[in-house]
Parts: sequence; C-alpha cells; structure tokens
Amino acid sequence: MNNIEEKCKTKGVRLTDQRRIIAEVMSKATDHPDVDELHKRINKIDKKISIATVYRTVKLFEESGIVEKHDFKGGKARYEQAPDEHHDHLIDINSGEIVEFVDKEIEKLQNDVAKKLGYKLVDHKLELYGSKIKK
Amino acid sequence: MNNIEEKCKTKGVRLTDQRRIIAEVMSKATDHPDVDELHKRINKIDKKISIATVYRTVKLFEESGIVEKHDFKGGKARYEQAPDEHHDHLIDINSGEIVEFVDKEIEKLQNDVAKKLGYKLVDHKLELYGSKIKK
DNA sequence: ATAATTGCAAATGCTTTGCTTGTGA
DNA sequence: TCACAAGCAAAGCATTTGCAATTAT
Repeated sequence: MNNIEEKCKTKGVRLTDQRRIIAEVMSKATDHPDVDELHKRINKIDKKISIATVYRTVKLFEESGIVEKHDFKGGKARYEQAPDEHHDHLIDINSGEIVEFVDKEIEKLQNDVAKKLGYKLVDHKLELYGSKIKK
Repeated sequence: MNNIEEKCKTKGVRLTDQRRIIAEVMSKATDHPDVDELHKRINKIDKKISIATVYRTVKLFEESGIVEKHDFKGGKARYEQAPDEHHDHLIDINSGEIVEFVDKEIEKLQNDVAKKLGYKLVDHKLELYGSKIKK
C-alpha cells in the first residue's frame, strides 16, 4: 500500500478503486505534475478514470492535508505529496525544472516580519525563479 | 500628467485616450485592484472603455515593466504600479487587506540559497498569509 | 497614410458541477 | 442498504483573440 493511501485511512478518507490509483500515481511522482499530467499517468493504469474524478480527488486530498497544491507561474495548478518537513521551491525559468530547498533562517525571518506587522503567520509562499549558472 | 503616463513616454509606449485613463486610475490606486475593479473605476471616467482594453493595456504595461502583476490566492490577477524599491506582501486572510513590507535580510538569503543551488536569481515571489493579532 | 488600437462577441483553457448510474463500508 | 463517488457533458470564470471600424503619429 502506498503512502497516500495510508494517510487516507488515517484521516478517514473513503477509498475507491479510482482513488487508490490516483494515490498510487501521486505517491510515485518525484516531480510536481499538473492535473493533466496526472490524468495521463493514471490512464496508463486505468483508461476509464475521468479527468473530473482526478480534479475532485486532488482537491479532496488537498483539503485533507494529504497533498499540496502549488500555483507556480503558468496557469495550471501543480501537486505534490504533502512533505513531512516544509520546503520551498526554486523554479528553473529555462527548463521548468523544480528544485526543493529548506532554509530555516528565512522561515524564522518570515515569522519575525509577520509579528512585527501585528500578524500571526498562518501560511506563506516562497518561490525563487532562476537560471542555471554554467561552469 | 500621471506617473504611469510618464513612464509610457519614457519607454516609448504609444498613448491613447483609453491608456491615459487606465494609467491615471492605476497611478491613483493605493491598493492592489484586479482587472474587474480597475474596469469599474475606469468606467466612472469613461463608460465606453471595454474590459478587453483593460486586459490588453494592463498586460502591455506589465510587459513594459510599468506595472506589476500578482497572483495572490483567489484566482484573479491583481495589479500595482511598479515600485521604485522592491517589496513583498502580507495578506490578511480574514479581511483580504494587503500590507507591503521590505526585508533586506530575507532578500539576501534568497540570493544565497539560489547561488548555493547553482542558480542565478532572476525573480522571486514571497507572500505571507496571516491573521491580525488583537491586543 | 498606415500600422496600431479599440470594442464587441466569440473562443479559450482550466476547473467545477448537475445529474444519473454505480459502489464501498 | 444508502450515503457517497464516478462519468459525462454542460457550465463557469478569468483571460485572450479575430475582425471590422477607429485613431495616433
């Protein structure tokens, strides 16, 4: 059984054949696929799963805190399994490749800024866009 | 003459009656209006300016570096005049209010992170979402 | 003069939804 | 059993675009 399927059980999210397959595909993904790409991968396993179901499931998983949704530049939402440890993203503006990174120092400063402005930090989004340095 | 109109001249962006009015409205704005809101304000000055023109103009201004586009949560793009000094945003998750802030320390760390990963930082997006602390 | 701009409505692209049929616990 | 899920096609929403008429330089 895959990671996401397990989390569904833990969180009481009802499992169906379709959801199991969607969970499997998302668990395997090491990138940040959009719904269309997910649908393609899913259809290699089961041709009959509709894109509407993928949209509904991905939304359900997100609302249950099982996956994360990202709105990077480009118009289409992209998904990844909710990580154990929070990370941010650097997007290669030439290739579209995404690099994940963690920076505790930045995290801390964000909290400080929010507090200084009189707010409790609830969520944040940090995206870096860069181009590869050739050497 | 307003700020944005001036920048159009500097950058060689052709001016029309419509663009002058859109420039005026955007120059006056102290918030971060979406296209629909801009259109409403514009129509108070000239009822005949279509929303298609607002979309086209706002895009033109953005591509010319005269205004900035933001994709905050909510689905609709929001705009502000390109500031002299870069700043980031904190969005009040309850009221939708937006607070601008500058943090040199975070900026620097972002550059460091990118460099460490082998990238030249070209652009970045930092959005904080928070709720007001009552006292 | 003439290349660019506008307004309108139609088209687009991503995402959601109503409805009927199918199904997991 | 029966509330919930899936499939399909239609609808929704923000944004873009083709085209004919208008305008800036």
